[in-house]
Amino acid sequence: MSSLTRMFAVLDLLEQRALALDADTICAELGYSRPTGYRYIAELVRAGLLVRVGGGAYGLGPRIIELDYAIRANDPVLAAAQPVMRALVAATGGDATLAATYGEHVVTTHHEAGPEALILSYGRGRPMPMVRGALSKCLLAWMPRARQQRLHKIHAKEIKANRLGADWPAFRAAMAQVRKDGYAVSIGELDPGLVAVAAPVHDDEGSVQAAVAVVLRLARYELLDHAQLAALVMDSARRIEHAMRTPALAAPAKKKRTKAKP
Amino acid sequence: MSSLTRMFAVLDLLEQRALALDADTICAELGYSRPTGYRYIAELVRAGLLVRVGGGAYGLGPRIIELDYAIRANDPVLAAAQPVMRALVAATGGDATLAATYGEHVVTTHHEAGPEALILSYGRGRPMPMVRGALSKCLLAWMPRARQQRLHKIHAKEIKANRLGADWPAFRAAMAQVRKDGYAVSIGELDPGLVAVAAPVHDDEGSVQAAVAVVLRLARYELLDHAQLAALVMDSARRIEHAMRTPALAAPAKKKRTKAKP
DNA sequence: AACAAATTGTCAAATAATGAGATTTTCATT
DNA sequence: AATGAAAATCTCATTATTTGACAATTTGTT
Repeated sequence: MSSLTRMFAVLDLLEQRALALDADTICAELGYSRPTGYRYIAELVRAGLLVRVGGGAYGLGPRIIELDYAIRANDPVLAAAQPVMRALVAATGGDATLAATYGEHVVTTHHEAGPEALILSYGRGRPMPMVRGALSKCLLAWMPRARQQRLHKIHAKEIKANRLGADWPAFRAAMAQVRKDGYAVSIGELDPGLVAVAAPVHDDEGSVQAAVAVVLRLARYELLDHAQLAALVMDSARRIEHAMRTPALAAPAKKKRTKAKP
Repeated sequence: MSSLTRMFAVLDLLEQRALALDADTICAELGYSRPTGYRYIAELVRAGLLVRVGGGAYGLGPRIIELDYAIRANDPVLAAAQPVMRALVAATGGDATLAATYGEHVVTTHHEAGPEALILSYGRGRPMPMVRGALSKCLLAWMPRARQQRLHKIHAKEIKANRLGADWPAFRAAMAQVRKDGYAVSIGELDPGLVAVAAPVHDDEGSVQAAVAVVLRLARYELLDHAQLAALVMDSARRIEHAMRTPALAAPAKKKRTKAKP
């Protein structure tokens, strides 16, 4: 095991135990000698990933907040989505959320709280299950076949358990249906009593970048015209796409595989 | 230089260039051989601090968002402050911000947007200057003497430039005045045309944990009764303190230096 | 299918990480 | 201010790990 990996174990530990741990606890927990543990801690503190908090305890550091800022500040989808999401909140009285796939995870990247400020289990930063919830379903449905199939292999059981298809052809069919509808709905899948209606956001080359959703209390959802609500969410997604194309900032500059140097 | 340090250089680079860089650029920029660069990248990807984004580029990863969540979810000050800040926004029509010192930095830890959703240069995650702005002034003013003096040594020039005192005694006097007032005001110090009124938040042992502020357009600020606004902010700070003492969650369990093992 | 770029092995030389124990610094308390 | 215990750092010989040139492989595009 590399020292790099060992050092990151400190971060993992701090994330689990969350608040703050003293150096000796960290060393003991991870089985490092005192100097080694202190070296790792010093390194992480120097990087700002850890801070020393009153007395001899260490907690997660400000650099994380700064890096998070860097992500937010440079995410073209987020920039385009925020005003649209505000409008969506205003129009529906629910909350709006935005999620993206990050490698193999689905992560909520923005939560625009509505007047009720619903408590969501999967607010910003909570990794969501890959195969549950309207946002995940959208992200899955519009993924390229190859990735869809890879994920199906990994999550076959969960997919079946969530009635998204007993096998690969059935799953494909379910995804095709979502694509045909243009949106996905989940009722109480992530939080009991809450409904989400989500639609995909594509970039100008047609690949899914994210998904937007409105989240509403079930009672309120039932009072609304479902078709109209879905249309509103899809329209929001389209408006986000449009805002992304309008280069308020520099274009994302997607990298192409280039020819060898001459 | 340790491999740990070198690996973090990758994070630094990604944060600066922000969007995404391909492996070769990273190696070239940092002077690593290709296998070494790839090893570092692989390590960071495994930790989730980096992600592979379409093609051969790497960007900041979802783990950062998750760690940020861990910070937010476990910050007792933030939990106590959020509802109070919402109320402050509702009462004033401005935005509310919360900042804390993290080691040697001052970082905005929460921004509760108001109806105008002001664009602040120092929204969440942007490290703020130590000696400018109402929030920083509060944090400085209520710090223990020792830390105050250390910071004064480091930032003497900036402190002088910002008229917080030409030398240590003058600075101390200025800080004493802020303490006597109970709040700090900054007019256009961080953003031209914006005013911030801030008050300190202490823990039950009396040390400053954070500072809350309302941020308003200058025009609106001038229409308001300044004394009453200051009183409102100070009251908010007190309510946050009170909410922190009310243990909705488990107590923070501050660690004491304990006697040696028997 | 064919190609080029991107990524991952291989392996010996060299460098850097490690831990026991001693030592120094820090800091709450007297 | 002085104290004393805990926290953090230092020293150094031993050992394991990292490193980079080169080759092989995988991946993704035309």
